[in-house]
Amino acid sequence: MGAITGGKSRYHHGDLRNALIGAAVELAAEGGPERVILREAARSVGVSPTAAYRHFSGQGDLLHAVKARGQQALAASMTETLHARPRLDDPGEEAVRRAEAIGRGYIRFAIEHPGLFRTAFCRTTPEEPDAFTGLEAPDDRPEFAAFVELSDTLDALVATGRMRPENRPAAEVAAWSTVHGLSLLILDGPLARLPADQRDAVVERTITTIVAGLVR
Amino acid sequence: MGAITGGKSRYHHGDLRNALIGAAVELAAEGGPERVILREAARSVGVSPTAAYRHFSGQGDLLHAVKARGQQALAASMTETLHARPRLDDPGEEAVRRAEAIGRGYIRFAIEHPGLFRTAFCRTTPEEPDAFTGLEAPDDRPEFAAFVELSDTLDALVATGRMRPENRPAAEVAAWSTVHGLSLLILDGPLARLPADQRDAVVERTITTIVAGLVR
DNA sequence: CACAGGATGTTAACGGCGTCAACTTCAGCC
DNA sequence: GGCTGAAGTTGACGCCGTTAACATCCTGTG
Repeated sequence: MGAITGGKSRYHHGDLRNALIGAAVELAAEGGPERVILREAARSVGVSPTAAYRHFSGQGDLLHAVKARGQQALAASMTETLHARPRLDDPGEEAVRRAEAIGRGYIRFAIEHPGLFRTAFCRTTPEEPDAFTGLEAPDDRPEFAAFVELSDTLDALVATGRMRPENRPAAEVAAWSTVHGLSLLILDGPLARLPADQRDAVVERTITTIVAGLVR
Repeated sequence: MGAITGGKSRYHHGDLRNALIGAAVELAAEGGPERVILREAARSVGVSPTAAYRHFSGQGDLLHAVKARGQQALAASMTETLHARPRLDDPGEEAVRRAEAIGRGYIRFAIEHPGLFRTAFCRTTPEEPDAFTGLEAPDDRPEFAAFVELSDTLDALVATGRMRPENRPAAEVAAWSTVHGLSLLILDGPLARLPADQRDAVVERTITTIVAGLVR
């Protein structure tokens, strides 16, 4: 097996697993997790439905792969916007602004890629739902690089005296919860029909509020 | 038509709509929105699948009804736990504790009734996803009685000088986002496998944090 | 270099789901 | 007391996920 084998009529696809994931990601992007349909992905790759079973244990497994892609995309988008941000001189101010930027990046991705975002956090049958205790750094999981950056930023808040040490525990959970919940309220929930400008204002106020709860 | 017509072998059910919703609610309670299956609800009521179409436009419509029930159950559970709470003398302290209790009640319901909670906030095809701007009080919607109580509590925070008026706008969104996001991270997300005691500690810290961001 | 065997894809089929069309039963009203 | 329309039934269609049995290719070993 290998990459592409010329333009022959090849019976064997060559890289079917990735092709299927790609097609499924496209489906997820336009319709969320419930749109990642095994037969449709196979069809769009030009292969028979059952061929997928050579590479995935079933639809749930394919969905799981797409979910991982969604998480990676979220992380990539966040780190990208973070790196684009101008760095401030005052380390305390830098940490605060950085925390706000992380939250904004999260919500921005959710709004710009609703299908992928919802897939990244969809329920995925029985296999442990993303294992990782929530309090230890998962360095081997690239999709949570952004999570590590959040942790570091919170540490910086403590180090610069912006955040009291006794507030540090579970601070990432509080921050994450807020932006995650807001994203979902905007995507599926009661904030869905809010016009963009009002929505953005609400996002800003919410980020300000949670950061205010963390610092001091 | 009417309520129950004795114990005869009745061809007509009498109250099929509610019976179907009841069965579907049970399904949702044990498996979330993806478990509310029209045929299964009909089967468990002892009626043919297509009978449901006399009372619902389709599966999505049935799910919509179940969703409303889930929202009502959430609201009822919250107001109940709120009313059970002892009232404090100091109005400022009362408002703060009340806000915390609202958050706790929300998350508690999510943990105790995961299927219903997820159904209450599941995506519901095209019909407007819960319309209500998020900033005006929807008194005619019983499922959001709890939301009104949140609003009132936030007003009380301002009135007692615990919260600065300029922080008031969108405060309910910030509060709601945090508890909503935390609930979902606990149900489906990375916090799912956290042992109950650690989980409760995280919940308390998170509630403390967001309330801290709101007051002062 | 042949060829055996595993990896990869295919066709055929099953059961379950949502949904439509056409038929049947019942309950109430002139 | 028949008629009419609401409420429920049977039957069928298409789509989905999944399994079993078969076909094709690729690769490594003698």
